[in-house]
Amino acid sequence: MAVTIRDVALQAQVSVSTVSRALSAPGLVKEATRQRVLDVVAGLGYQPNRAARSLITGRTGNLGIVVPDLLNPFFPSILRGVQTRAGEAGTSVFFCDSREDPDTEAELVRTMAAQVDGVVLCASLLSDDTIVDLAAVTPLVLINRIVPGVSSVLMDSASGMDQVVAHLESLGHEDHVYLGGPAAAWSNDRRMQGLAGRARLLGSFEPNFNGGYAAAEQALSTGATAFICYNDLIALGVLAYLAAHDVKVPEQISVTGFDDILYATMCSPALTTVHMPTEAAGEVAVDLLASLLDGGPAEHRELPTTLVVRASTTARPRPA
Amino acid sequence: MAVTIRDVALQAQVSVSTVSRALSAPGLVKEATRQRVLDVVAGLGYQPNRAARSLITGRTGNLGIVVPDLLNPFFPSILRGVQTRAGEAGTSVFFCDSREDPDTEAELVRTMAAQVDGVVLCASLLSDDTIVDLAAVTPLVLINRIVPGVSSVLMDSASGMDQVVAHLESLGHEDHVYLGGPAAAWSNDRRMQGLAGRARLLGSFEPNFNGGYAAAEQALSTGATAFICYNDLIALGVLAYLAAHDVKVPEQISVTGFDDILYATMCSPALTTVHMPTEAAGEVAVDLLASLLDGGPAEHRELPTTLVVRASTTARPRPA
DNA sequence: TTGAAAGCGCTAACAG
DNA sequence: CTGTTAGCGCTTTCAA
Repeated sequence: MAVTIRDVALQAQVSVSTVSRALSAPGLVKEATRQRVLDVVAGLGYQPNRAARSLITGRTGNLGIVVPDLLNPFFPSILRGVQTRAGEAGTSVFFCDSREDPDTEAELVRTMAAQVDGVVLCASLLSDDTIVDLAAVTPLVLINRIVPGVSSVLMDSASGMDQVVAHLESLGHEDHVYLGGPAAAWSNDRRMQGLAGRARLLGSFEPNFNGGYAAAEQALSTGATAFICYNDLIALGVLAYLAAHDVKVPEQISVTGFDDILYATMCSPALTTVHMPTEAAGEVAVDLLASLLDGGPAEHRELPTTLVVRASTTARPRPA
Repeated sequence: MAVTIRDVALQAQVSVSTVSRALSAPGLVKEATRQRVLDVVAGLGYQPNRAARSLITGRTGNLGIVVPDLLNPFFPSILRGVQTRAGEAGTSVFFCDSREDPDTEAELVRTMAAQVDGVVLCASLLSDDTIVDLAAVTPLVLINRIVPGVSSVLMDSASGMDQVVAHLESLGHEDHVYLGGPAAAWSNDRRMQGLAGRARLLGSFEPNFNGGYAAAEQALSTGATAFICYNDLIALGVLAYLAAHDVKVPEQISVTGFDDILYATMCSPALTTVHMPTEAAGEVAVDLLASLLDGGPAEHRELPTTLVVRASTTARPRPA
């Protein structure tokens, strides 16, 4: 085994408790002693055993995050935010992918609960009740979901959607169609709130490229001049379908996405979309978790979203 | 605190050791007893305290993975493979993003070492020596990197590159240029091996969209009819540059990528690229780690890559 | 300001 | 097959 606190104590000529204090309660030790201990610690390369520490403190120093789909670029960037902030605090991060399955999601949170101090749950597909149950099992922070009594950070997609419509209207578009995401998705409701009835609603589609490809055909038959997509992945599918059918974007149809994933800048035409402050959301989630662990109350934070106008939208074509 | 092993023992009318055995060494307990214990466990919702367990076994039941860039879609899909296989074994996974920085990378591995049974290191930027040092600190499995004496799983990019060139040659192309990745990247060497001198080498570029955009201008000036890119992200940048400069792909220039990330199917033209079995690599890495933990020797696995022909390549244009 | 000692919850000998 | 016991490495009273 590695070097233990006893080795340090021995070599520093103090008791183990002094070593312990020197490390985790510096104020309780005479400065000179503390320095001596620290030197030995450095010399020996001593690292406290986290298992032993957490056995007694009841804290693990870890946190967990559950996302619905690691392959959706939206989530890795939240992960990155979480890791950044957690890392600053010496906290390590467990991740899990629920593969868009609510049961798996709940199960993962429960499993994680045993070995983390708290968990961040992204874009949860669970019912409010289940989430409340989970929040009783472990400190919980929601991202892009609001449940009364549970901490959460929201990227304000309602406002984002409002900006989209306003942008389109300013371009003269009068007939918009919304290519919706999963009916069960809370974010979908939220976006429809932002829409406020200013677009015709089109079914619910899988929130990925294929879903968008399928949606495009339907959307085209409506005769609308602007397609508002639930997310960038759907928009990308739409773009591909339209390109394949020689429909010019944005000349004939304006298309908007949502999320501003990396690829939104890479496709052509580059996508007009709503930027979501994903990394920031991850960081804020960690802060909220920390405050929860300090005994603070459940809190709610809202992060602003901003419309990013790129090349996929333009003025409404003159009616024939 | 939660329910402990003593609560279970008490209610099941057995000693704590029997409970312990019923859970982790079923063979050593009479079936009837075991069943009784299991019932109580279920009834009480008992979950063994992992800290206590690992304090004594020296095992954490966790594993770590370090990737250079979570935002590159290539890596989340490895993560997913890792999680899938680890999850089957009841192992949890820590992740870290080194942001393409070797020092951070080494530091992360060292930090993780304290709280995991082993770590998976993806596309490491570290020197062989450092990796060997790290492998002495914790069981280590490399993905897309070979270092003697250290376990590794390789997606055979040399062969993939060979297939790319063969494909291009079969289309009549005679003048290829390779838009290389970071000079320090081991994968880059590997791909050049596959190239076997059959393409002109062009500087080293950042392995992302911007890098590709920059590379395209240089590549264009060479007069080559086929651009072989280090990875898909670079290829995407190239595509964007060419589109912006009215160069038709594949009519005027054929472009190939590498990795087969999600976006490779979404862009237009869809990218001819080399498919990397990323999820499988993640799974195999976990297997290798498991065998290492069982005291097995360092092993090496090679996974085949396959060329995926899409729309970005076609026959060489007739010389003017 | 420091040390001694008592466990945290669990597993692993060692007996029986 | 099961129970008793001794810690794993650390923090934290309680005394000194």
